[in-house]
Amino acid sequence: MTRTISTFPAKTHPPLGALANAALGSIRRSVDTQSSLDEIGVVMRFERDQAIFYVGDDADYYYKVVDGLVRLSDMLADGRRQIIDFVKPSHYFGFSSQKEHLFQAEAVSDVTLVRYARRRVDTMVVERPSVARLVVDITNDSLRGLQRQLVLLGRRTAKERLVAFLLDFAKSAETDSRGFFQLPMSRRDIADYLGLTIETVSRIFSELKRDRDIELAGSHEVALRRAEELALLIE
Amino acid sequence: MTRTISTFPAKTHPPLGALANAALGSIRRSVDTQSSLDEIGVVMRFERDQAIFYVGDDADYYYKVVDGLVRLSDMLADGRRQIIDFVKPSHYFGFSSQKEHLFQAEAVSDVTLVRYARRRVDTMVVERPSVARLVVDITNDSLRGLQRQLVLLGRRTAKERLVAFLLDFAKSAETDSRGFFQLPMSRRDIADYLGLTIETVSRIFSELKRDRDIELAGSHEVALRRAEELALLIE
DNA sequence: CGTCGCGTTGACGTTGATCAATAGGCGTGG
DNA sequence: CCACGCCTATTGATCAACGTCAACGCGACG
Repeated sequence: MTRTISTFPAKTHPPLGALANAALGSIRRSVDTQSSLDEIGVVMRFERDQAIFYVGDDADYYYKVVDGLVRLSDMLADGRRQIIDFVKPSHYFGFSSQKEHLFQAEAVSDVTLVRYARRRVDTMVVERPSVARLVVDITNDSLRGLQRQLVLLGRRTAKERLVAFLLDFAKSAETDSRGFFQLPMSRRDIADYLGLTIETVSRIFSELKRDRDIELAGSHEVALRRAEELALLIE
Repeated sequence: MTRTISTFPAKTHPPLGALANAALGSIRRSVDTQSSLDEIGVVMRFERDQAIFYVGDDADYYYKVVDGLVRLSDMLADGRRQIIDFVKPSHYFGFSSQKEHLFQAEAVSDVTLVRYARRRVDTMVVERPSVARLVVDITNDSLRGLQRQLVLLGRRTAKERLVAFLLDFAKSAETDSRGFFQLPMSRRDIADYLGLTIETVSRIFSELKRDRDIELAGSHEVALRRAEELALLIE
């Protein structure tokens, strides 16, 4: 994969915060409340598979996903890849105390982000307790997610991992009238997120389909047909 | 394992901060600089295998390890355990935005801690930018560690995991004149940290010993004899 | 209509888990 | 001091889950 620098023509930048605020209507979680951070947010768009930043890039910006899905990943020297997280709308990423980013961020689907200049965030953290609180909460939120994922990778079977993954996405995805929701990422992305191979992921999809636990419509649309039973599997 | 409430006679509590400050001489990392947090720190001691808090306990206190080693762990319903982290001296744990702790903390060896009342920390975060900064850095530090561990569990072989673990401990441990350092935790702890079984951990120890990569003196003292070559294994 | 990328499926191999036996360290009590 | 028991660690034999390698299907796109 060759590294291309992402440049964005000015026209893709609506007025500060405008789009971000528009998108805030559908937001639920505590860290997602309208906050003064949005005053300094700049909206950006990235296309499917476009890199948002690379390992080693200066961590000069923090981000929030407004629409679409972002993957954060790390790669070993020999090419093995681990997806650290999929970042969903209204969630933040790229917050760091390091000078440089330690993982890569890419758009899984076409994505709309809000970008915050780190320098300005740092200033606000000092001047506004509410922003300090927000940044702490954002980071704690990530921490909690990673802890869950750590248990998943360390102690769960392939089937449990995929089921947990599907239930997690079902929770936040919009389900259509027939119960289907979108799974925008590839089988490779799923495998690299769950610490498996694409073949194993594919086989377990087939097994779940055979057992009538799920239905598939193409490879990117799923419907859970026995969410209760599936939930039992993972606790 | 039965749950015992930890009570501490008053005599085990030296004057506020005294011991904490004494122990700060040997500290290196950025988040470890002497900070105003220590003003509200209370020193506590826990014995080997004693619980510091359980899953579901109110997260009313945050902690810093002064001496000894702490393990943070989570357990699945069927008893599978994942150790989230080993917390070394001068590192913090238990920081959370949740009401309740989501994992358990126990003393691996006899441990000296500093405990900070969450309410007072929250107040200081609002009133002192430097404390807000510190708390953000502490959380980011944990985040960074978990990201590394996620790649380890998702994409590394058993041998790579154990080697990474040994190199990590070698870095922070005190090495004696013959090159040995202490590994205070049991094989079970190591296995549950690395997502393996005790048998696999034991076999890889034996393999490393056979290949003259390490020497063992008992099961809790190790010396790395080819740290360079071992480091190549994990990148 | 051919090619390409992605996903699925099958056959087989390997890593690490499981089950089982033994060894070693350590505290307790005689 | 030794004997015993207990707990932890090691080692061996076997097994199963998941990975690897390979073939094929299928839809998108030129």
